[in-house]
Amino acid sequence: MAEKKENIARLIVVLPMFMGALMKGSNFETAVQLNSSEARSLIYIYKHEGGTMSEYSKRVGLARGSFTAVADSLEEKGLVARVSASDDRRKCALMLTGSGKKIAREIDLQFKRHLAARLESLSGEDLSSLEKSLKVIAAISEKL
Amino acid sequence: MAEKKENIARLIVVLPMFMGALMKGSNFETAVQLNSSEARSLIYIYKHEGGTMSEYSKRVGLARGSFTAVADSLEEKGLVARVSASDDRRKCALMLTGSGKKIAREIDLQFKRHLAARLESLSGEDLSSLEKSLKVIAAISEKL
DNA sequence: ATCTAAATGTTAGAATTCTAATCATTGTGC
DNA sequence: GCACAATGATTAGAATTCTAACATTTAGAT
Repeated sequence: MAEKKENIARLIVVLPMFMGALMKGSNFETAVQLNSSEARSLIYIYKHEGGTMSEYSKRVGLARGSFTAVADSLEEKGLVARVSASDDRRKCALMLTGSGKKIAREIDLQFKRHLAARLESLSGEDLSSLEKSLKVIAAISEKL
Repeated sequence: MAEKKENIARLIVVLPMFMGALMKGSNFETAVQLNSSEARSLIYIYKHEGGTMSEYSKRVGLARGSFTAVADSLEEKGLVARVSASDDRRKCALMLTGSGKKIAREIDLQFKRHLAARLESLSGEDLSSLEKSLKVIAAISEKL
C-alpha cells in the first residue's frame, strides 16, 4: 500500500515531460490565433458546452483567475459568449458562437493530426496500452 | 489504429487536471523556500545527478531558457553547483551541495506524504492500476 | 583546413499564470 | 429577518515561463 503510493510519487514526475513531448510543436493554424490554453479551453468548451468558469478552470488545469483571462480573450475573439445562468446569479455559463464551433472543430482536427504524427514511432501494442492507461487515469482523476 | 490515436487525443487533455488535483496544496516547508519548479528540479537532480541543463529542462518539462533561471535560483540558494563537463565545453553539469542533498531528501519525504494523503480516497485496486498505468506512460514517454 | 550547420547555455522582453484581495450572490444558523 | 460564512467570478500586481536572438563550441561536409 505505502509502497504503491511511493511508486506513484516517483512516477508522477514524468508526466510533465510526457506532456511536453506530446505537445511539442503543436502550432494550430486557424483564422484566429490562439495560444495553447485558449485552444485547450475552446476544445473543452466545445465538448462540454454551458459549464461555468470554475468548472472549466479546473478541467483545463488553470487557476480560476487565470481562466478569466482566457475566457476574456476567447470572448474578444468572438468565439464564446458569457451567458448568465438562471439558477445562480453569481455563475456564468460559456456558450460557443458559430465561429467558435467552427474553429473548435478545426483545432480538434489539427490536434488529432498532430498527435497521430507524434505517436508515429509507437507500435500498435504501445498504442493500446497507452490508451488503456490514459483511460485508467481519467477514471481515477474523477475520484480525486 | 487511427481510432486508438483519436482516443488518446481525447484522453490526453485530462492530464492537466489530474496533475492539478494531485499537486494541489503541496507547500513544502523547508529551511530554504522553493517554488514548485525548483522543488521538482531539485528532486530530479538528486535522483540523476551530474546531468546537463538541457537534459534537466526536458525532464522537468521547462523550456531551456526557463530552466536557466531555475538553476540560477538553486545555485544562489546554495543547493546546486554548475560544474564544467570535461568532454564538451559547451555543457555544464549540475551537482548537489551538501545542503542541496539534505533539502532534496526533505522535499522528497514531504512530497510522498502529501501524495499519500491525496490518494487517501482511492482503493487498493485503484492504486494498483494507477501505478501500472503510470509505469506504462513512463516507458512510452522514453520512446517519444 | 575551412565553411556551414547543429547543439549548448544564456539573455531580454513578452506572454502567461499565480496569488491574494475584492465584490456580489447564495446558503446557514440563530 | 439577520449576521456570517461560503461560493463564483473578477482584478491587480507579482512570479513564472516562453520565445527569439545571441555567443560559444562541436560536428560534418567539401
